Amino acid sequence: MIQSLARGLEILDLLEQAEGDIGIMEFARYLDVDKSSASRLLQTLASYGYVEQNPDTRRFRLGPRVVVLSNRVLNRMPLRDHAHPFLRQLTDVTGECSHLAILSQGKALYIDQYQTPSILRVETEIGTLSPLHCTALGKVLLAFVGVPSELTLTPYTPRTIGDAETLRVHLDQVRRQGFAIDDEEHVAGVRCIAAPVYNFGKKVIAAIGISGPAGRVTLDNLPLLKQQVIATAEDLSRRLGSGLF
Amino acid sequence: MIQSLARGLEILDLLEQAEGDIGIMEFARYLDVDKSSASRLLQTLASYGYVEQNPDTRRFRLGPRVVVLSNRVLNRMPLRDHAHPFLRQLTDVTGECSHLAILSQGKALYIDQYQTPSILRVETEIGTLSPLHCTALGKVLLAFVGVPSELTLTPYTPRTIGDAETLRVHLDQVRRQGFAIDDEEHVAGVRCIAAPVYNFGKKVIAAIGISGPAGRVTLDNLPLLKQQVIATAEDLSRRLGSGLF
DNA sequence: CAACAATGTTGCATGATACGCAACTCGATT
DNA sequence: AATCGAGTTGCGTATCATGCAACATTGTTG
Repeated sequence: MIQSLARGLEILDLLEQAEGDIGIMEFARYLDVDKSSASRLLQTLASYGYVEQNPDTRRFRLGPRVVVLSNRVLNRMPLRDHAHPFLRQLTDVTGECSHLAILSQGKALYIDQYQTPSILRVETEIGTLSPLHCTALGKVLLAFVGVPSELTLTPYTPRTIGDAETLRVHLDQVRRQGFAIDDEEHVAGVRCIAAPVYNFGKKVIAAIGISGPAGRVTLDNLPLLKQQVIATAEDLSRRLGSGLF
Repeated sequence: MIQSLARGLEILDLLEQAEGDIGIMEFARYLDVDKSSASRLLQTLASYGYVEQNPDTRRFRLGPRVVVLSNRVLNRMPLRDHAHPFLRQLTDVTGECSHLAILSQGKALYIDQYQTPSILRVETEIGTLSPLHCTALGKVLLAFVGVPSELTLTPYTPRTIGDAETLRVHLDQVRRQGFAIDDEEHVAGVRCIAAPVYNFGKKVIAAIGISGPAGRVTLDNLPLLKQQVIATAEDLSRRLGSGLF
């Protein structure tokens, strides 16, 4: 492990977590190094465009360079190419925003989406990391890909599953029924449905699903919406060479 | 400048430029270091999620962490929030995809877009870096923000401006008329129109424009489309507090 | 307005770490 | 089975990252 490089990356991680711009002294405290060391690390990151210094406040924020790298990452995901028409189709038939996520960094990383034309919509942007235990996409990834070693059951709404045993039983059910639901467990007023996406090796590599306001994604029309999500997930899995369906 | 950190960032830059995955030996040659040094740098980047190693081929690619950072950068751009409704409006009235770009890394960095429902469309993804001398957005940024110290006039089509003096005269005209056109200068069959976006300090901070197939964005309907782009740019500038319009 | 405090930058000596070398592992090739 | 190339690991050493001090800049206080 190269300590100086690790410190630079920790700076980027801190900036990703931060609410606003950060000054040298705060970086020095966070990294437990002298302020002169922190200053040199930030200068290096800035010269490559990974951070920017506000000339007025002298504080730092993430730089635009990562936007370019991210575009490259997303453009090199064959799964995204294959999945995009299925996301559009899923949004067309359900009228809700659809999303595609993979397990990454201990969370559900949204890598694509398709927006509904509806004015009232539930949309999660590409690049978002969502918790696994209380989102539909997340629970699918937990059930079918595996549970990361550290899983914190942070409560988000009164409906969030809060203990490990209840979650375990619930994930058994998700595996049996082949889909997951987020019934206002992550965000009040929002309900989601998701199903697993298999690759040619019959392994689950992603989850696909829809999100909508609870007033539209009601418990009454859930069976129909569920069927549409599962059908799309199976179609996409077939497209990826999975012989399971 | 911290050498180890700089090397790590150069690795990320190399991976951004690369066509495919890269092995340790190639990194070592590129950085002019021993293969064991390259290996340790890559291990550090991998442990923070900035690169991934393919377990089968042992070669590396950019990791998903940058997707999260990028999302954060884009979400913290007030300009994007303000501009999005204007992009939608511009697409609605013109029927073409609209884009928003800023000057970054010596190029035009696309930070937002709005897609036309048309099946035939010209769309540039967020995170794309486009050349300045032969795109409409790029020429607006050159004319109104400034010319970077190094500007390479790479030819892309027979219509690309190839010498500095012709470009200089052309940019004078762009400044006078208040908009720029890409008349199949970057991609054959594609025509674009862009105009500058001013902030409250009366400085140009971005360019906004539309792109379409040359068969639809014809020289005949250019005057109307041009007016719609300029009007939207002025509306957005006014929204950002510019007193110029 | 002067004094003070906090933040940030730069020069420099020093020792901790990054580096290169050698040895090893592993998979592909002959 | 032997060889080769790529990648990893152990280790000694030299280079560079680090902290300290001094300085510069900006904001705050009396």
